[in-house]
Amino acid sequence: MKTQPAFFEARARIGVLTVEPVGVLDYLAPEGGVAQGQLVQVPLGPRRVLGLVWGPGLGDFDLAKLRPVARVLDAEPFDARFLDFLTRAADYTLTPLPLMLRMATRAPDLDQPPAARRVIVPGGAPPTRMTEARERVMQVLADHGGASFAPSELAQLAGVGTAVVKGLVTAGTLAEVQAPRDLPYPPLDPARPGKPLDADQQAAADSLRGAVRAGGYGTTLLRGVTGSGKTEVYLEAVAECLAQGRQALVLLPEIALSAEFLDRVEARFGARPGEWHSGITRTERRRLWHMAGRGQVGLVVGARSALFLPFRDLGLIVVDEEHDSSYKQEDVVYYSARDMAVLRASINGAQVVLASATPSLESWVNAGMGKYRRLDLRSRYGTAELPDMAAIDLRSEEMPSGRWISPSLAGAVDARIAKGEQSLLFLNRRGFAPVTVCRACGEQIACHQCDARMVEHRFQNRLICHQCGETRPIPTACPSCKVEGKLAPIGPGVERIAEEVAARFPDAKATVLSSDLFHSARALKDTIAEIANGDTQIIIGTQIVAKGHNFPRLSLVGVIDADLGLQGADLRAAERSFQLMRQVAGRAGRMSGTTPGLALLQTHQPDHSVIRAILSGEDEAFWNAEAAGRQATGMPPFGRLAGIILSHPDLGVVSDFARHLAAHAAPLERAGAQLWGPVPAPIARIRGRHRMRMLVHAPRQAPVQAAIADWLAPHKPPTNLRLSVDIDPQSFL
DNA sequence: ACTTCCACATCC
DNA sequence: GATGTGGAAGTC
Repeated sequence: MKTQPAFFEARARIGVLTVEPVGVLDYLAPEGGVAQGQLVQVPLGPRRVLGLVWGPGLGDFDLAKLRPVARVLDAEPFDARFLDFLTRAADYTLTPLPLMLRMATRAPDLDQPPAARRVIVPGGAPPTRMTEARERVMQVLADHGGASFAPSELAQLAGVGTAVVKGLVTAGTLAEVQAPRDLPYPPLDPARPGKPLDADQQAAADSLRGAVRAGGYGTTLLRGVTGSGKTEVYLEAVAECLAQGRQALVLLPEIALSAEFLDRVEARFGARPGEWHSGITRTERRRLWHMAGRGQVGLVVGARSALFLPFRDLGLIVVDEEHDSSYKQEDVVYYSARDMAVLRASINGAQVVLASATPSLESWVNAGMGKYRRLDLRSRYGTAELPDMAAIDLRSEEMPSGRWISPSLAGAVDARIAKGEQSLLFLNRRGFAPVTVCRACGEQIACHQCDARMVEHRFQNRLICHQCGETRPIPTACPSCKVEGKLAPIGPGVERIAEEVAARFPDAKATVLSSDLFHSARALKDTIAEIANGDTQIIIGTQIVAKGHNFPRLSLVGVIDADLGLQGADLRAAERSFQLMRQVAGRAGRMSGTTPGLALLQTHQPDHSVIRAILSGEDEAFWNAEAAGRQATGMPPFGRLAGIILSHPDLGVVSDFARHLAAHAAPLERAGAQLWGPVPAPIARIRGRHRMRMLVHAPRQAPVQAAIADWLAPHKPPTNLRLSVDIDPQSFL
């Protein structure tokens, strides 16, 4: 299958794709020649930019004006399959190729030669004059037998200052040597035994192993709730992939999850995998990027952007919690990591495993049509895979205004406190109150830059705009009518629930989990560990609690407002609500193997189809109904959508250009697509830019991307107008 | 006469 | 994306 990449002799005319939005430009090949797929530095005006040898030159530029490639970078060349992936991903998402190249080269210092770093190793001299601090340093080295650390790393691990390490070097007890910076990752051992699997899990694992062993492309939807051993099952597929000598990638929706996951990988394979997300150090990022290309990392665990690493031979991609909305990137480049995983695998002859307890409707339909294989895992506890679930009908509860925890829910919490178990109160709203209103004039405090209300965050004592992040102190007087002391917070956020908890359960220890209260993944992880082991009795959380963190003593989940996600015109409102409620409810665990967990949903509409589907546990019926509804209206996945978002500081400019585009939409109609809009976006202004939206709707098979490209190409947007195309949009804001 | 701002073209 | 240009508007 492998074809030799084209090679270009010195001074040959070659096409180089640059990372800047110019596209492919012609250059002269450097002395010694260069191969297709190699990363190079090329002169562009007064600068040097990163580029990729794309192929023969286009020949559309005066030969005499061509400049030679400045330098060939010391990095593994991209292979033809990766170039094919980048091209097709660009075509699919209507993204300019240079932006795709940028995503594939997101590692620091790519233009630097592989540098050495200083590391500390044991020195020759015998230990002299040992102090307590010196003992600790030596102990760390002994504990990590043979490992080498940067001086600062070692000092930090030992809890001493760098001076102590330096002192030991001077004494000759330790030595400082130069070591290559980018080291291969320790190999994972796929032959080590995994956790014992039950018959059901073993069958699924065998099936996945078989698919990986057979080679070639295929996608499997792996369904299994928390506790069904889904992770152990797909780690068997990873083991098979590693045994085949190919690389595996596991995508996770949230970085906070990965610490726990890395431990499980280490337990299974005896070493830690490569880790890729926004929180890793520059050194680690650089190392992993290079090792992926050289095939010297077997398994990478990462966020969606890991999909654009230049893997040498990728044989398996697992997308865990595949329905999670964080797989959809919606800035600069709009793409779905789940869909791009399938694309990359189909090009690479790799297997994809989409794992979830509550799959996206897209994947569920694809499995139903036979496009994906489907494997279902039963729970270890047999039929009772879900906690007991019930609705609390808020219409028949006594709820004074400003109170959000019903007497029934409070009673259930009391019962858990009495038993020494934990309760989780879930509300998908950050802050104290979503609205601040003036009781004198009715004014709602809004963001100056956005068409959005400021949210009170009492812990930080500020109002925050959730669109642009702007904050200001909480005013005492109304900014509009200047009346003092009449501002009132309306509606609940998690912080307000915390206040109510403090009043209602004065002796209980409560902890709030909300993304804005943690500045780092580490801080969040520490708090979660503290909840798991400490004396917290009530957890109050936003959807951050839904994502797989395990709280072993949690037996009750109370959903404060189950109706919250049901409103709104979003076509996926029902699906997302279902997934979120199910996932949150799943946090309520079985205590001591007997009593099932309990989930209580506070709602004003207990007969709503989504609420009933959540309570009944009849997933298939829910998906069938959802699918039927989408099919009847030609909505995804039975039809195609593309969002067109335009923004400009001046409303008139956006509106004029949007109407101009709409008036010239013949190319869309020729492709069988319809244009809806333009309309002001639901959030009509963000960061001072006015926003309008259009929606392209087309039958499933229509060539949407080509039609949109044809439609937009002749119309040059006015200066400063931003236009983005969102193929398969998830959000309509 | 000088700066500052911006719209716009260019980069091979 | 970064840079340099030229013209327009603002400053002293």
